[in-house]
Amino acid sequence: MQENYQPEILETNIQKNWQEEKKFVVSENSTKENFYCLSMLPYPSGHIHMGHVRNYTIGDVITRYQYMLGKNVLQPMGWDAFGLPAENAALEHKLSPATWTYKNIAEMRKTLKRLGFAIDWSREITTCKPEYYRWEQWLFLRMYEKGLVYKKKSAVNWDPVDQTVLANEQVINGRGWRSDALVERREINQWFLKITNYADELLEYLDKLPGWPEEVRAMQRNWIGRSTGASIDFPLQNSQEKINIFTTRPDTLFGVTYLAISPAHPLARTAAEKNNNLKDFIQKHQNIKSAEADIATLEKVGMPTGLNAIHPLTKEVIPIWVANFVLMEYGSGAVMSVPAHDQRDFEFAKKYSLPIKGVIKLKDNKEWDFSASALTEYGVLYNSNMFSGLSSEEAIPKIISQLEELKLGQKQIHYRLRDWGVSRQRYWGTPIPMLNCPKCGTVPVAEKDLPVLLPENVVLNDPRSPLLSMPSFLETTCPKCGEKATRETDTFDTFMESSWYYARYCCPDQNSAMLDERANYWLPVDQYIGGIEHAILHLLYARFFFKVMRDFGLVKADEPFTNLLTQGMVLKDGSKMSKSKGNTVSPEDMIAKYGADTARLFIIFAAPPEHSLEWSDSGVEGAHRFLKRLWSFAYTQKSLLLEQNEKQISLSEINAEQKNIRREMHKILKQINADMERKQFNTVASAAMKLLNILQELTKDSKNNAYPIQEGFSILLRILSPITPHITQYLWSELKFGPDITITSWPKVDEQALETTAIELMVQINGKLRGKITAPKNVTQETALELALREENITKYVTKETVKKIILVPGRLINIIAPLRN
RNA sequence: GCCCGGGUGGCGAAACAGGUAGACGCAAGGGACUUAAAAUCCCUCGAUCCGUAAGGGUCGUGCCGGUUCGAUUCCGGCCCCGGGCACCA
Repeated sequence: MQENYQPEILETNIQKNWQEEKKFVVSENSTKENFYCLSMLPYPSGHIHMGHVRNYTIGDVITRYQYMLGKNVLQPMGWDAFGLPAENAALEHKLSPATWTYKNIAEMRKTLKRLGFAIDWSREITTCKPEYYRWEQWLFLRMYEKGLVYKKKSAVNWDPVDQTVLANEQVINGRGWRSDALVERREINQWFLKITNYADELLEYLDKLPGWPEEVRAMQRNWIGRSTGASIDFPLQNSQEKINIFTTRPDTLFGVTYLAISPAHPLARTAAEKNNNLKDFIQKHQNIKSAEADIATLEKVGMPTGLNAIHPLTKEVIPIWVANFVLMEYGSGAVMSVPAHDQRDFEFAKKYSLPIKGVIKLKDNKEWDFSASALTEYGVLYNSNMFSGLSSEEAIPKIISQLEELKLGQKQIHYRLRDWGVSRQRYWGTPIPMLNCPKCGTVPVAEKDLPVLLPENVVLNDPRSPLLSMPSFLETTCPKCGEKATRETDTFDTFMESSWYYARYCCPDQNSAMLDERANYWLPVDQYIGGIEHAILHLLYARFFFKVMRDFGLVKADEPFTNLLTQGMVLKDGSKMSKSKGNTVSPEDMIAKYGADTARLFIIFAAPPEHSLEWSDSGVEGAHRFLKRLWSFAYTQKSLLLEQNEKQISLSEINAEQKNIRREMHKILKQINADMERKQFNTVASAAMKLLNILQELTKDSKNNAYPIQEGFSILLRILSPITPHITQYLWSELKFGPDITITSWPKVDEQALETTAIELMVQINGKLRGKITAPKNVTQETALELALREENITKYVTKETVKKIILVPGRLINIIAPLRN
């Protein structure tokens, strides 16, 4: 053992040993209980960043802890390798997206290995490889067969100069990021997955995921947004046509004073044919970004179409307006407007001097004053024919029944959740296994012809997909009629790959099926770890895919992730570490300077996993200082520890003072166990520091304290092992605690050591802390009061006679309620 | 705009189920060692007031209010910061 801590040599040697002995390669043939610990797979952007280090360190702490609890633990790793940045980099650097991606993966894999994670690298997945994405194409075809796939027109951002579709991210202030051209909205045919078929189950099962953070479940619940209401038809004046709307407030139906339709609504288009003003208006307002945030914050404007509808119950004539805030993608692209009882409609009506007709009174029968705002709560109906006088709750089903009788409406359940559009007009993605036959129309690729290979050796010269001009890819034959056909050139949304990768890790080498029985051995994932930014989209899509795979008989469970930990961001100087802000810290540099254990310890210690983590260079040095102290403790106590490890002194020989020390140490261990279970790892690191402080104190009399020093250090090394596996593994074997700390069992609390006869009680007077007393363990109120009244600082305020009430919280405090003496 | 979080010393944080606010660490100040520096070790460290001191008082967990013997913790209202909003991943 060297006198100085030299992490680089020590860590790389240990990592070499782990690799050679295949220490973390796991199989399904184990008698141990299994545990699947998964961190979200990285996008291979070029370098591992601190967010990755944090994510995988948290995952590794959990993995190694589970190993020490005696389980068969799978921790895999892979690459979410398709995506937009590869195309951008390829354009810039004049190389193929594939070359760029594989180079990045090699670089990043090296860094992850240097961090010493207990990963089973034999199961590595790269999603841009055909052996992976072919099964995604296969699943898509199964979904197509089962009616879960359909095609519909949907809006995209179109760059008229670059002649290409832009991602939302590539639209800056309404202009293309490269061309600076004003972006247009275009409707194109795209593939959709019917996630809404699973809306109810996705919602219902949120209540069956106690291992998920409540905030994530709440976000998903709101995102799915199940609401009960009515679908209502408003017949058009002088026409056989009807406008269909959905409302959650049929009780306000008599207050409708206009209808609002989307600029993309077919009726708006029709009306515009004869109305140039309207045509201009529609033109102007259809080019907005479709992001919900943009729509919600934009100024609400509209224009009358000149068309009218007939109120389904009153037969009143209702004007139809085009409004920029109504989305075609949402429901039917039309809404009924009740300015008196909806705040947005209210503001719109004020702006355009549309009538505001009150139909709901407050529950106490007082009429609302409509001069400033709408009354949006439930109340009592008026101005509503036969329904006047009913409460909103009573009126809703009755109004719906009347609409049903008239065949102009019915009760309806509406979801905010929309079907998942999976087409992307990009090159670097999984080809959609569909083709167009001039005779047969849209035809799925035959299963035997999978995978549809994405040509990799492609240099990008302009932002348009090279697939569009590549006959070798485009030209094929129709599996139905054998005639010439062309391939679909769109690729899948990359969320497709990340929706099932966790299942493929179980059997990555299976080349005749998507999944096999090994999937059911490991799944569901016991612990999933990733950024909170994935709380909705990725996690909802993955849950959807899992349920689809279950319904296809590929997996048995209902949910993919039993426990979820959403880790916070890594910040520096108060904002997210990112290349664009120029505030990144390189993990490679940090490891080179301090070693992987320091990096891991700092990241675990600096904040609880769910919180954002503020970077601090001096904090890193603090973590390193602790490891140096740990090393030098082992170095200076080496002979004592070696001797004691051959069992020189036994527990029965220890004295009262050492018993107190053991009580303190086992109390700390008990807290550590609780913190490990609730995954508050920062306080586990704190506790380790506390333990080392205690041990260092004990060395002042190391001869007599050999027992607690050896026991305490053995506990310390083991509880630190998941966080800093290298230094602890070295010291563990060097000091002859045992051969291999990674599979040593987690330390157990000695309940006997915790026993005590005397406790400390805080003394409060009227809730204010005034002193403390030492009392017997099961002290009564009377005795506690008596003991308290022996304290000068207590008798200063109260006497026995003035005491009105005593509150004793066992083991904590006694609160004496008494009027204060003058 | 909507949905979901968060706000505690100079800083990161802790306080398990409403019961000692600030554990552990960083920074800072003082000291030891050293020719010196680095490293290491020891001490102090929320604000403020009284006291030579020992010690004690008051205030203090974003702001305003409520419940309670007692609130960082529960309830109502507000302010600020962060995440997501369906083509960034």
